[in-house]
Amino acid sequence: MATTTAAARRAAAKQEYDAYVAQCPSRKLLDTLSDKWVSLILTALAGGSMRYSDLARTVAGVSQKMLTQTLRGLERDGLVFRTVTASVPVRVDYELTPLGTSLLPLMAAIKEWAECHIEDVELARERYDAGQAAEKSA
Amino acid sequence: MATTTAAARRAAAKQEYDAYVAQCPSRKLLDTLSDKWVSLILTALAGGSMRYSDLARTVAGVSQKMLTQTLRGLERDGLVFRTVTASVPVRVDYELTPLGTSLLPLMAAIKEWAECHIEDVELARERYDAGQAAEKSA
DNA sequence: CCGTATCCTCCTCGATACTG
DNA sequence: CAGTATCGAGGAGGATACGG
Repeated sequence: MATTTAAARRAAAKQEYDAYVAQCPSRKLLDTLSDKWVSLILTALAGGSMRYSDLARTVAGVSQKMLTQTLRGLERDGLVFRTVTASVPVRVDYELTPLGTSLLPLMAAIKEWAECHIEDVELARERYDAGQAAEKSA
Repeated sequence: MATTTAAARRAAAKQEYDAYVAQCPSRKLLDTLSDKWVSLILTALAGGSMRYSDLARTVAGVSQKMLTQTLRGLERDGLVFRTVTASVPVRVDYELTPLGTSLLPLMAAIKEWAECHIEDVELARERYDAGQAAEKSA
């Protein structure tokens, strides 16, 4: 169609400046790193290799599906290494690769920050909510 | 009902060991920090306060809804500060609070890591995919 | 200019069941 | 033990339109 719709114009504009951020591969990588399970799994592997079932226990609340799915992604991205031992009950171990190890301290820092500052955040929330309530009654 | 269903038993078990991770407030905070927009918005504010429209332009690809929603969350959590200037066209500025500033370097580090190691990751992916293809034909 | 409100669509994620 | 396959509910998130 010749008529330039608003949607088409927006799409065209997107192609341009998304090169800066949205389409950049590093942006997609950042998105995957910003997965709730990734940080937990990587930090769980800080102490060395772990079996699948160990991970499932450590990262409590993760479903089998998400654990497998996330691990596959991390393996594919070269962050974790997977070893299959073909014993009678199969044994599978996961451990950080050098690349994964280089990311570990950053992830651990975020996790630690969350643990250290959760109280500050909760305090801020109370103040914010109180402010909202006050505005409402005003 | 008196019959203990599998689902009920699982729910009860969850209550127990989720206290360690899943129910911990810091876990929820970690989840919000693991939002794709949070890291981008926080790092965008590294250089000082920015207007709403500036943020929208810098963090390309973010919808109005998500930008506002994320900013509200960050404000509530005490990570960013919001200033409204009641001029004729309203002007709203956002800037990092001290708390947000303390988190900034960690977020910036993750973003930088993604930018620096995206090539390693893509190489790992190629190798992984090649391996998968080889397995399939075997 | 800076939002809020509504609708509507994916698509993530959990539950369940089944293989090697 | 360590997955894979399938299905279905739910929420995240984009498009659009409107308000202050």
